[in-house]
Amino acid sequence: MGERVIAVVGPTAAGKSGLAVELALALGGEVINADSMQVYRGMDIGTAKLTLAERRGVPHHLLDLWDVRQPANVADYQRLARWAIDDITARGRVPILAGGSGLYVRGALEDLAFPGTDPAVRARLEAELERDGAAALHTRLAGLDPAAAQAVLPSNGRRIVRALEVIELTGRPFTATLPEYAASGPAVQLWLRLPREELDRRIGTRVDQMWAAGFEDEVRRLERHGLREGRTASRALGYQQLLRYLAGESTSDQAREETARGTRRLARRQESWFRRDPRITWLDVSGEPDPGHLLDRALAALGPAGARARAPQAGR
RNA sequence: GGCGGAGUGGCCGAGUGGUUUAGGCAAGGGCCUGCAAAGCCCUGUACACGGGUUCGAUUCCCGUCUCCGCCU
Repeated sequence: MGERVIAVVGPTAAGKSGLAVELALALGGEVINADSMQVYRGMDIGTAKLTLAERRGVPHHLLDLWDVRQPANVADYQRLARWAIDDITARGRVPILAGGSGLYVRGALEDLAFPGTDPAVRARLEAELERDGAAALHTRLAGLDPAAAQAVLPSNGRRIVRALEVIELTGRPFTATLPEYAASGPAVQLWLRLPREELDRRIGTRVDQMWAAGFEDEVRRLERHGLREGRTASRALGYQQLLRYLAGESTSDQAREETARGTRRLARRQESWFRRDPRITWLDVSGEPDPGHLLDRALAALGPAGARARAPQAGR
């Protein structure tokens, strides 16, 4: 796996994609998406996907991989992300991972091995969950694997199902838990930090812009392509809310407000996920009007690799 | 001015004469190995003000203030 990966992480609307492009241009890099929803074709406005023009000639990987009907999952993403990292590295370029999906980032950067899955087993367990409730399945889990039952709350049906699935498939306890953070990771992770009020303001603006840019039409179009049946894609922020609106269950304004609210909550969850990682390098982006200056500070934060690019002759 | 109704935690909104004072939303905190923009958990003693009745009042009574209707 790549030894010199740069990861640009942070809450939604903090400016990760833009900085990733700047870094790529400065360092001779290519961007790898680490956003769980930008992997879908046609989900552009609502995921704030960079346009071709905005990518400024920098190759982007792992965007537009899948049809909206296809479910996504970390294991597939991990495989693809590692290929991309290795490939970019092999060509002597710098892989720059950019995105805010915490588990995807860890999957790409660390040696997490995900036990397999089986659609039939999964479907059966989910039916049981529906019928008997999470508590009943949790009781069963406690019998099979007390440690796992302890780690998963009785109300968290989703994780209980996964634990039971893994046990059934492997015949062994579901011991999989996220590893401790290694002292230093295989990557430099830059966390784009800004104050809550500013972040919330940006989120509000961004959501308004999405609506103005024709987000509704995008969702209408995707609905015709089966978005509603897409297990993963139909749950994406904004899409989920607009599907409800299109079904006549809310107004467009309500959908917009709920999207903004949901996005703010997402940002909090992203913070609480990444905040725990002691290896992260913080980069304050609050009130930074000058992208060039931000890039400079980002390069400085990267240490030696960044310093080379900052030398005048490296140019940008 | 008269009559009627209402004043509950940031907002909405139930409710009760007395162990635990609903619920929803927002907010804050946290968890996380195959849907992760998902899923899940934790956190809020508020009853407009002043009197009175009562062993005890957010709940009953009186007054004050404010708001909303209708009337003049």
